Amino acid sequence: MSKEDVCQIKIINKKKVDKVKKQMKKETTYQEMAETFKATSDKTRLKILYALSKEELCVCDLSAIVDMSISLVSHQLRILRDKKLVKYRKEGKSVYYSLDDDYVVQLIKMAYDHVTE
Amino acid sequence: MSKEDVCQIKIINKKKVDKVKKQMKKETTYQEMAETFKATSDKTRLKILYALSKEELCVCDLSAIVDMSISLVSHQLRILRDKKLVKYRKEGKSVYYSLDDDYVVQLIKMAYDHVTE
DNA sequence: ATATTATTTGAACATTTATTCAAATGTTCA
DNA sequence: TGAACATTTGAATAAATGTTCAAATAATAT
Repeated sequence: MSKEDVCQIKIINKKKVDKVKKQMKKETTYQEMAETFKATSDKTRLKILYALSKEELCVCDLSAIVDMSISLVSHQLRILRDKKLVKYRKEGKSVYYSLDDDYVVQLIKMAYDHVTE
Repeated sequence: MSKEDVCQIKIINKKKVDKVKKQMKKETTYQEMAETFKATSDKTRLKILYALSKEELCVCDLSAIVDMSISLVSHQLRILRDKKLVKYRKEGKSVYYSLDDDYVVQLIKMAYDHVTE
């Protein structure tokens, strides 16, 4: 059985489908957008980002604020770093994190407004 | 060993910590925000949402546009319905979906702008 | 050097998630 | 009624994710 035989695609309104298909972005765009959203789709990371929107903070202070282990906070910060949502600077033994981009603040504000109606 | 003994929380800048702690939202707020973001943190769902931002579409047309099985699209639509991001109306044998809230359009636009710089 | 503190890392685990398949609804039309 | 179509659902699986623990770095102070 060839691949074509198992294709189940049936189109009801071909005109609409073609029109929308033309407007779709390229595959990687959705992938990248999804990854950005993934970074903000965790409770702990949101707390971290929200705290950082108020103050530059070191890992152990962040840990006290969000009430989670230092290890966990560090792991989550790595994810946020990888996605370029936070930046950091070292000062003595401490590492101070802050938001890398105002975009996050806006995003969080939008979600907050939506959630609180 | 009591719970206090294993507590590892050490605070470096108590003033900052207290100030930020006071500004933190309540636990459920982050949870709800995370859930909203989770809905938009998947490539397939983003494609669906983007397509729906252009046109009201039935499941099989959506399936053709995003090039995924009808079953998968239906599963993802359920998630989007549960999160109140899409609404639907029945017409004959078909079910037509559309965006429930302009908020999604804004959110996607923001992420798109961020991704494309 | 050793000890102490702050952070990062890696492995392990449990949980969640996306996807597929097959079967079950629900709707229209002969 | 039954056949055909559009969609939903549930179970099963594989992959991704959040969290914990213990060990490894890295920086400072004794």
